Amino acid sequence: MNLQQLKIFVQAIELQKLYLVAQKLDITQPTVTFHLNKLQEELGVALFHTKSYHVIKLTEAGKAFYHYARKISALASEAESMMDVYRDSAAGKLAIGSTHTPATYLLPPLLERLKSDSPKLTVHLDVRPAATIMDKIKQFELDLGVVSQTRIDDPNLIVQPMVRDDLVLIFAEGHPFAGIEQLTLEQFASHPFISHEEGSISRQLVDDWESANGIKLQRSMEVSGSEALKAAVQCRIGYGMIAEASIRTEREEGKLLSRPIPNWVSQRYIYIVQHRNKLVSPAMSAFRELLQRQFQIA
Amino acid sequence: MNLQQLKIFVQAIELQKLYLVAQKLDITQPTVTFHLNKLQEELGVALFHTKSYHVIKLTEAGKAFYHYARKISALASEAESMMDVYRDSAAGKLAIGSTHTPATYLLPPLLERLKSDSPKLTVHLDVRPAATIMDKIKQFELDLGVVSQTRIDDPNLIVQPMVRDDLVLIFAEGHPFAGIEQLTLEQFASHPFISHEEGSISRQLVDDWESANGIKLQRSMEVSGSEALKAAVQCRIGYGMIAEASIRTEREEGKLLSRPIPNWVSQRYIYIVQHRNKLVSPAMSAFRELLQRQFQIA
DNA sequence: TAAAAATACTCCATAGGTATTTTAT
DNA sequence: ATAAAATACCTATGGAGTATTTTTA
Repeated sequence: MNLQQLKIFVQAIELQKLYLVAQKLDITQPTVTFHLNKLQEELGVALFHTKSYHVIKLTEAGKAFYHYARKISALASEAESMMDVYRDSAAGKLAIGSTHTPATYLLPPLLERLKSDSPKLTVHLDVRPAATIMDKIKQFELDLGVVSQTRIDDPNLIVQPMVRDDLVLIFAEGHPFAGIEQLTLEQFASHPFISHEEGSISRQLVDDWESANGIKLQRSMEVSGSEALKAAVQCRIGYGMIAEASIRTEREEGKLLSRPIPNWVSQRYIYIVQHRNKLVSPAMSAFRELLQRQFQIA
Repeated sequence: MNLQQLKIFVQAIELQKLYLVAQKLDITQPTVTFHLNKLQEELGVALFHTKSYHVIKLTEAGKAFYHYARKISALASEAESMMDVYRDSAAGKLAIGSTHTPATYLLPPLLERLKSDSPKLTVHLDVRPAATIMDKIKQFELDLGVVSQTRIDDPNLIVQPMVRDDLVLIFAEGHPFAGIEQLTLEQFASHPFISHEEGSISRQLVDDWESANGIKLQRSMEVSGSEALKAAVQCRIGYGMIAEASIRTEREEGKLLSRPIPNWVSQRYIYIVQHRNKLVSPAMSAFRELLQRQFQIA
């Protein structure tokens, strides 16, 4: 028993003429005859009262079988046309997960290019903590992640570092640091510092740097979110430390000045993350392509 | 897309291991892999997130397809097991249509033999006027007919005469006819006659004979049904004319005497009737076999 | 390193075709 | 006499197998 037999059987009953069935299903009449015979033979049951198909009249068994055959054929067609929808849309869908910094300062221009390159593409950008992104990738809920993280070590994930995501020192024009080229650790300790909120990754990194260098910063203010931090620095409440990627515009526009942080040990990168078993869609390749070119990585 | 692919797809999802699917469906693991690949290829849609089947995780399209595949597989299995029922019962079923006379006097011993030859056989005997039987045969509602009829001429029916079904003269022991070997037409007219009811075929035949021979019978009583007629004759209310087949027992037991009717033109036969296109079941062959032997017809 | 899946290959059955004859209207 | 179905015969494909290698846990 197979779908072709069922389709032919159903059509034979509905059209009553084998040559019409052949026409409709785009096969030849002998093939129709063949399948009807085959079906009955395989089932071991007479579905028709007649030995030839000049007259088409169902037996009780035939009627019962028709009931199923119709449903099955209909479902099969439905399933196939349902796939048409996915065939088109699946190719044009890309679910990216990203942490705050790359999502805000790095991805927007890339996604814009991507959309203009392939306008039919639907892009979903999910901004969440790195751990959540990883998890969703492992569940195949996201195609690909761009996350800022100190290190990633999961056998199910393919991880490729793109750029270092170091913190840099920032301060406003006119701040005491402005004139000094080589800042000393003591100078850091003697001016008010604007801190990231407790619990954030950036805060953790700064704390680590602080204790590694044996100094004590003047935490004059604690701020949630990098935009707020930049604003506070611009208002000259103090200096700050922030992901380099997040101040590109402000630096270009001269609103903020930045310096590398002395003795900074680079430990955070922005990574491309993918599930090892995930099959790559054309959209994924295109996006990776863009990322690669952007950061000149192999 | 075919049923095997769907079955494998459904099992792959439910068992999560291809080798288990292979085991369950009694095929080999490479075949399972092959079909899963084929299915996705044919649909042109990724049903799984993974390129290999070490991890089995459905895409959205896969989930949608699973929904259908499960239903279709289930229906297909159901349809097949439904056929099991018919496979057994269809072989052991025989629907015979017959007119009154053969059904009463001719078929019972034959059906008894048939049942004892094949005890699992279910026989339906439908007793109706000849026209109704023919109609049901043409509708494939009856497998085969045994009817008493003057002539049958229908291109859809295969008709084989078995025996002549002539009327004979009957009277009781002690009736004035009893001693006379060669009855004259005048003698028929001068004794009370027991007639079949208006509208019956037998009545029609007698009427025809009567007018063909230019005589007038003394219709002293009109009776419905051959048993009633025989009873009336046995009570010596008069003589009668009746289908030869229906008095076999009474004649053997000496309860009734019979003679051929002078100038009787044989025009009624008992026929075996079948639809020209009907396929013959083993039960039908068996039954025909019995009939053939009974009446020594080719 | 043991178990599962993928790959490479071979083979046969069958789904399909064409050409023709038979059957039915 | 014409249209439809059956039959005969041929072919290519695809579904199944075995043997083996690769991958993964």
